[in-house]
Amino acid sequence: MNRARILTFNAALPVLDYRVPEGTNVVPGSVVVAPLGPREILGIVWEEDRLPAQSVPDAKLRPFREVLPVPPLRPELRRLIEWTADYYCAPMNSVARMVLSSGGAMRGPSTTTEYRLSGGMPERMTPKREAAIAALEGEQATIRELAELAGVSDGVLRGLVNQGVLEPVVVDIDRPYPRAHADHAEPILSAGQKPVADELVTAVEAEEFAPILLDGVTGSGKTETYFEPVAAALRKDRQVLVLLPEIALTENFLRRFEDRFGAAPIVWHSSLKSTERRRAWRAISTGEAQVVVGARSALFLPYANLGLIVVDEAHEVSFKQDDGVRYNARDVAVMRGRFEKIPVVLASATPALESLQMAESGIYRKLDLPSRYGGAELPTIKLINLTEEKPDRGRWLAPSLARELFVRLEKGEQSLLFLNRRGYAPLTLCRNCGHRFQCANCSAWLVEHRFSRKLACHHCGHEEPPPPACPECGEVDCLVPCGPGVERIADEVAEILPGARVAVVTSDTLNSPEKAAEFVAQAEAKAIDVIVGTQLVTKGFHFPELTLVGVVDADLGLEGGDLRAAERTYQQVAQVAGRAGRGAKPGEVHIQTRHPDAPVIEALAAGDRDAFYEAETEARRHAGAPPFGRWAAIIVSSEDEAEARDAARVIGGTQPRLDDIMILGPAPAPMALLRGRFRYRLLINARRSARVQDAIRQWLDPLDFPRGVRIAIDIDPYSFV
DNA sequence: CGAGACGATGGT
DNA sequence: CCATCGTCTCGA
Repeated sequence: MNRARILTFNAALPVLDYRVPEGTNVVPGSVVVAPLGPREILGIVWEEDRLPAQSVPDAKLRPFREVLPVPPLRPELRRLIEWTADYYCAPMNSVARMVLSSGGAMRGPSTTTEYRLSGGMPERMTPKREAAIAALEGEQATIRELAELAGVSDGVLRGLVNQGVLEPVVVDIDRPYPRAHADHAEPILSAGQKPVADELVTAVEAEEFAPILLDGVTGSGKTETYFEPVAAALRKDRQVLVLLPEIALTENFLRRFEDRFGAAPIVWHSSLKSTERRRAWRAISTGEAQVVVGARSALFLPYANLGLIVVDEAHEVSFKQDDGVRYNARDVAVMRGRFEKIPVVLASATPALESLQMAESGIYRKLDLPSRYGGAELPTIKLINLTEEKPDRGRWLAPSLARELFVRLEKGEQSLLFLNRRGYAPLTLCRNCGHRFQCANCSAWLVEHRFSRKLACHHCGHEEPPPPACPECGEVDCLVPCGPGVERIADEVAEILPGARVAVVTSDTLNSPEKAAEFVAQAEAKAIDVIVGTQLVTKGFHFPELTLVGVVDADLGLEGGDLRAAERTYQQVAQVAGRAGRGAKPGEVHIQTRHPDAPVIEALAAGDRDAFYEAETEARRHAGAPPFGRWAAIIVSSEDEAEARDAARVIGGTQPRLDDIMILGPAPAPMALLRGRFRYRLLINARRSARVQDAIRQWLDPLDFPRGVRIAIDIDPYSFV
């Protein structure tokens, strides 16, 4: 009798054995549909000896229904799934699920029907219909997605279909993508770029695992340089994956890619429409897709023939996933490269200390792009000591920074103010009784957003209108904003520079590729004088007329218990500083700080990268922090406070005593309440050689918890909330 | 995970 | 007496 061991996609399900139906051919990696009780589930056939045996008698086995007509997952990808699950202490099902993230991408017909407005009007107009028609202008998607978009039920839309207001469009899932051509446009590389590009091309041609750190200062032309190995992969007809941290902001990247290769790459991110997703997934799995540009989730797609992975802005914290499987896409990318036997390029102007250390110890090769492209110079940096030069009351910009802004405006040049805080004010309180507005679901203050007239929680998404009176004491018109957010800085700029055109750039205002494109177009057309933005503006923008960057609060990132705080501050400020003076005119950066002699700030002021990395390396070595030691966190949460506390105590009480692993806690997590769940945390600090994951598994596996308790394990955590 | 079974609760 | 809801169990 022919058995098949099947890995399902539901974390709570064990490995299941099925009978292979007569006349069916399966291999490890085949995607199958199998009956489970009264329903059907998807699963992947796995090597029997790589999954725990379940000893179910032959007689009990049911045959699975069918093998889906998609290429079986390749062994390289199966090994990656196993490695990821093992390293991050995550269920293999959850990892495998990311591979088939397209839902039913592999099922169903090769065409779907989408709908769009025909321009006609219904016989009878109702408020719902009117709203739907207004909301769906220019959209084309399935009924279900349109209903979601318009905020109406699909019944309303079906009515409109019957009236001919929405017309059907048949979409071919398997229609080909435009082809990219390696030699579409000849690149013009500088003397600094050429040898680096050549080395990268050689690495692609070698078809060997090769982790490479591409270390280039901001504006040195990293993108053009790594386009050459991309071209080399195209010539060999192999696929390329480019991982970007912020997929909403790829406008600039896509344009440059199309200029170079004559066609846009395939974009992959979490908010693709179902048809786009299916189309991309299929093209990727058959090998038709040439170049995929995506957020971290693109890493687990079933590429047929991968030849190169590039992780751009590889230092970015957003490559670390913070829920579900808590993997770091930068590190998993390197592992994927190892299994696929291909080069992996980590590109950054401010590499993570971990990556630099890997280069230092000879595990990664390091390639440098030391100078800016086209002879542009790095900006000069000045510190503003806020303890000496105080902004006026209710203001946040020092007079000297305000003066600089004024000078740029007079000269018709652009300025950028960076503050990593969305909204108007991070805290609102009642002048009368001191009541502070806190989120009901999280241990966080509600942030006032003036443009959208809301108090919002940045952790759970809860929003409420600002009340006319204090809910505590009933006093009216008594709410005072405390501290600055970008919106407040924008107001201040408008006050000190009447007539200046100010743009606020945050994830609230730039939440779609269209809006991002519009902003870039306006900035390039010089329709904006001052940009006020969060960390979004530190990434990738290239505005030649931008000559002044002001860092409103360089100390912000240093607060809180984040063990990488100094590094992150350095990276953010260095990256935002890199936006200045990218054209012919030199740039200037003014950094406001209350700690001018903190080592990070001093290194930034001196423009001395090496000094910063050396000091930080020593600090990390001393603290046993990565890359010299390892951290892990166990987060226990429940909607019931006592239940969470008890579970955390049980874990704390059974902790192993090991001489290379130190366990701290349990203690209430810094965000003791998040999305309605009470959270306790244990922190684990271990020597680099310690088998932390094994220790955690042996520790937690025998324990049993009430059903409401969730245990999350975070290996190499970034966020310490 | 998700369907179905079972048992407790509550309103008429 | 039945409808509704929450909790538990099972699946190969």
